Amino acid sequence: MTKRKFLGEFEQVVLLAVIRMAGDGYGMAIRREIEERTGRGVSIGAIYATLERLEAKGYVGSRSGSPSPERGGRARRHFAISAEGRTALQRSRDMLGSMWDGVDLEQPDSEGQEVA
Amino acid sequence: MTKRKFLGEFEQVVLLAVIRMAGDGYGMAIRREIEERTGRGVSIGAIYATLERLEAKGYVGSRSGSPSPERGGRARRHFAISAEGRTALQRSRDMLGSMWDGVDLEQPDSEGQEVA
DNA sequence: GCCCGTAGTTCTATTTTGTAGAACAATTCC
DNA sequence: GGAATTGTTCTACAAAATAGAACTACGGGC
Repeated sequence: MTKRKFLGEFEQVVLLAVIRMAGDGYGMAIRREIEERTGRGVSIGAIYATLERLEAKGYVGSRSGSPSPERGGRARRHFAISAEGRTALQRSRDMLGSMWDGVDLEQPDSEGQEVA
Repeated sequence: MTKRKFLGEFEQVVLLAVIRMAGDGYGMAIRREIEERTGRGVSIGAIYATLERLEAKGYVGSRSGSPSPERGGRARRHFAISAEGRTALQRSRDMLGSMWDGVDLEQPDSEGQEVA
């Protein structure tokens, strides 16, 4: 179990959704947030699997919501980011950022070396 | 072979390195670029596997260098990004960007809902 | 022409992530 | 109790990430 230094692509997305929901996010809502914000369709299974992994790594914590919500349906499981989660996100952002630094996608490579 | 809509985390990094090297990047140099720029250690196998995948998806093209380089050692295989590669990079950047939008890592969640 | 060093790429194997959707669980309202 | 509703868990598999050993191809001496 070599500890990975950077978050996976989807892990980043999910973790950001968790932050956005300010500790009140839960599976279905997190999914909605991602879909609305990015237009990316995601299955519910993908969300939970990722959340599960993030929790195993200590990047998020979860607590189950009030047992009897006034609305029917099963209790929610709320997720909140941890300090380590924040750090991990920062690390990933900075790493990617350093690769993006100075890159301009509109322009072809300085030398015009593009390929078909 | 369901075509993925977004690049993987490492795919992004490698693709950015390819752009940076302006069409003259090759395995070992791409690796060096990533390590120097990000401090992230990467195995050579990881680089090639990823480059291979990017090529299969049409995001980069490759051509082998001059058969008789004035330096000894095997011929290089140069990689250059394609128009589709650029588009893919843009898509991934925008998607992630929309999730980052407005997020401030220094601040705990608006509600202070952090977890141990 | 054959070894040696050097520079590079391929190959093999395995773990971790990403993905989907069906199954299951818990609650309210009739 | 049964249906509707809301949500989570489970099962299965594909794709991406990762490492490092093996292999290839060249130049330079001798």
